[in-house]
Amino acid sequence: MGTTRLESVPEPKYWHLKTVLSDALDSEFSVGQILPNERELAARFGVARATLRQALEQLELEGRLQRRRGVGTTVAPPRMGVAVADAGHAWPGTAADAWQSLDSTEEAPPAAVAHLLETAPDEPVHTVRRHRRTHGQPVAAESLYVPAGSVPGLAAIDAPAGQARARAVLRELQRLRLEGQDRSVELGSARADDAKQLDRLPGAPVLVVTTRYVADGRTAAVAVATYRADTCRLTFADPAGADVELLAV
Amino acid sequence: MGTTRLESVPEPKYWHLKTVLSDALDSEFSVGQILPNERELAARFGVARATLRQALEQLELEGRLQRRRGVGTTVAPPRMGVAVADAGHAWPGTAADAWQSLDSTEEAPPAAVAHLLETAPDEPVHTVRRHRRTHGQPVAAESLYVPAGSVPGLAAIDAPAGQARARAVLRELQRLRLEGQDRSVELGSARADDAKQLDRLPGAPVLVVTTRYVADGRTAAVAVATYRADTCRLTFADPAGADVELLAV
DNA sequence: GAGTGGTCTAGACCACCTC
DNA sequence: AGGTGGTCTAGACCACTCG
Repeated sequence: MGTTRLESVPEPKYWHLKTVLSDALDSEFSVGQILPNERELAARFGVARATLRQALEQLELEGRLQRRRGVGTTVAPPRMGVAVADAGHAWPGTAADAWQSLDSTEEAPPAAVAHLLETAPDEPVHTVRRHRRTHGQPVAAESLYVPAGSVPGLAAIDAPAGQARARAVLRELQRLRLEGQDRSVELGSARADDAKQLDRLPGAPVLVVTTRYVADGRTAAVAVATYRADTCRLTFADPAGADVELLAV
Repeated sequence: MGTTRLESVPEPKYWHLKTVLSDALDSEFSVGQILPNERELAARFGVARATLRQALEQLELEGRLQRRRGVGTTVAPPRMGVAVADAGHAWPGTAADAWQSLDSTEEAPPAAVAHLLETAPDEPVHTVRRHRRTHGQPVAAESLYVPAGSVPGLAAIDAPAGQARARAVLRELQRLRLEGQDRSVELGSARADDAKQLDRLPGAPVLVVTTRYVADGRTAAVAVATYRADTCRLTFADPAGADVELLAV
């Protein structure tokens, strides 16, 4: 006799577990609170640790949890809104933005960047590394690529690699009249060096923002910024409603 | 004497595996080509299947691979650029955009949306469900929330739930003068219903785009769109650049 | 050193697709 | 029916943090 399996919709355990945990986070936990460890949680729900971890991974991806090796799993605060566009659509480095320059070198950019810059794949370009902190937390790491041909004064820079040189490159860049820019956002995973800056493990999910700066009718520079996907919500203000800029909580 | 541990950085197997596979994809495979199955790949690299899967998951997250149950793992085409802003920052549904309306109901929105709309958490609002296809592929599913108070003509709509009603709601919305909009982008995981629309499994990574439409000095509508993170690269054009070009002419 | 999350294994079974 | 990826288990060891 056919065991009439009613509702044969075997929802995966980890999925159900996720919703149960999510509800518990809403009702029984507060931000910053530390959860029981994975082995105990797994036992409590009667599942293998790997299954429990699958649920936790989802919740971490959604910014609900924060896990740190050797420490534990804590309830994450709501994602912070991070404004991606500089007010006034300026060149990078203008005014007192939240970025901090690290150093500058001259090296061949990734193939994708070279393509955007319309330079030869092995042509070295000025590369400025910066990172961005908000509320004391690292949120983004960026590489800014500027071909020597874009800015005449660039060749004259003789500062050694380092912060001073980075500032010099940005200063030269700002002499150009910015005509426009366009951006794209996609999902990626943190490379080892970015992960270190962002205080995450390699492979952590990041939002990759690629900005193309246009001057003199051509691509003058390209910036590739990786934002922590777990803690950040990228915000874009519409300049048409410039007076309504108060939403970036 | 401090044991100067020279680079004792035991790179995880799945991480190393990922780079090996990534290089192989670049050099030995072409778009659409099908990879050996997971059990064989695992054996070939001498790792457990779970470890191999960890590497594949990363590559899928980065849009390099596409996996489908019962079929296999194939090499994914480059992500497609999807324009998020309508030209001219229009209300949704204007002109021939790529969206297709599905239906419309009146229901209480998610708490986060109610907060943006500044309505009571349980107040029903007009909800329009749409989805978007590009090149024959589903890329996004969206819910548009419009409080009854935003548009006077909304109460008069008597079309039954369905496509006709959805169009009627959009039509009424477009009578308002749009003053501005702002957006945010964050990482999320697909709910069961969205996942179905997007032809993915529940929990698949998505880019959640929240748009707030402002008219009459208040939030007139909120749209929450979920884009497939594996296949999409969201693009934002800078309207300021358009102005400058006009000035330059 | 004790406790945490991160990695890895070697199995098993299930859901889905195609032939 | 056979093959694929998706889920799940019950262990083990490792890397890291902190008292």
